[in-house]
Amino acid sequence: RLRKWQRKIRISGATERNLAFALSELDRDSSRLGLPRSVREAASVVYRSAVENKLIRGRSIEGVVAASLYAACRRCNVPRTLDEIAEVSRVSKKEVGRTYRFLTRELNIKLPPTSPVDYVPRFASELGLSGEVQSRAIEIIEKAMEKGLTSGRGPTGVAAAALYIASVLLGERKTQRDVADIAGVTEVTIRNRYKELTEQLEMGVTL
Amino acid sequence: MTDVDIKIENIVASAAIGKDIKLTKVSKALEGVDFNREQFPGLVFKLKEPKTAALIFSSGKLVCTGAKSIDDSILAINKTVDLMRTVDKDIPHEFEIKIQNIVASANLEATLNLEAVALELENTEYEPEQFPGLVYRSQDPKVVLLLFGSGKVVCTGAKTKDDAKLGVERAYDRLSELDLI
DNA sequence: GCTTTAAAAAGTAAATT
DNA sequence: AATTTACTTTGAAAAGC
Repeated sequence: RLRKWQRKIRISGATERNLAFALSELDRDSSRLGLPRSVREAASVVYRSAVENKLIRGRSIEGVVAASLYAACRRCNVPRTLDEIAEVSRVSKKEVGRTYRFLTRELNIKLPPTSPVDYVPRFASELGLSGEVQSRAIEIIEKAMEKGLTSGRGPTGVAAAALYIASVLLGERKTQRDVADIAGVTEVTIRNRYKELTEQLEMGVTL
Repeated sequence: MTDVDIKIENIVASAAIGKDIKLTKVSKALEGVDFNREQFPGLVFKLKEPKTAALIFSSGKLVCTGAKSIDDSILAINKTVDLMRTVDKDIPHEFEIKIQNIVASANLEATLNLEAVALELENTEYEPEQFPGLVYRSQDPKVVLLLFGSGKVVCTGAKTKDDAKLGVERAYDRLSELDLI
């Protein structure tokens, strides 16, 4: 009896230590990403439910924390790319993605794919673009989605191209290099996307 | 039911010749062989006709990949085993061959709005940040489909050509029912 | 889980020319 | 900027870590 009790204490002690480690890891990653407290809390909720459902088995705490953060960012509409998550955590992009899929499947979390619109505010502010440019970029993205020009394309590339076009249209021109660096895509991708957008949406733009 | 043309792109088959093999010995009889025991326990042998690759194990089992038809897959295995027999006369002429996986492609001839498909169709995964295709796990037949915005489809996990074809056709009909195509 | 093989889809990336 | 090469995803088997 006594042994069983001691074992329980030992286990709960280990559980608490793991949770404490996970939460500190979560804080560290969140700080590096500059995420608001609300997102950290959302991520900790995901992490705790993962623990409750015994989904940590065979997985690293860092990996589950990173995946929880990725999921929370998406749910709160302040998405971070897998590359950004992988950069601040010590988990590979592949691991984060696989753990994310596992968690969402096991916890029955259905998150729609990230909309390029959700990347506009962050990219725009980092580029020092006005609210008008942001609004115009969002209009472009919404039209693109209606016409099926976003299926299969990376959300960041679409957001980057829309911001680039909007910046030129409203006289706040940014170079493709600047936008590409902030969005984490290449100039070639921006070029491919914006050609597609200007051609298939009725924009008679000459950039 | 809607008829959709399927093209087999790759077949994975396994064979078990009932006899242990000395890989070092066999490697001398075959041309262009890769073999690094530390890296992978199998011997890699590439055949030019049919263009396939075979993995040969010391247990006498092998895996053949790359064939575009079941006949080619069987032919490739027989050719490979015939070559192995030049250095090991005791290899049986009669052995089992199993088709393990068939990869096929098809075209639905209609563009797809993947975000809509992801919302309406069950058992799907769509993460455009990682891969442009939507993953659809069909339960019957049990195959996995990759659906693209262009309407092109890849079917994998099938054991028979009929299952691959049926998987694509049922997916097409399902998309029609849901008014997604 | 990983290692190795082959092949398609479409997007993205990086190295060459 | 066009080409080429290459990596992302899916499935399955083999023997062993």
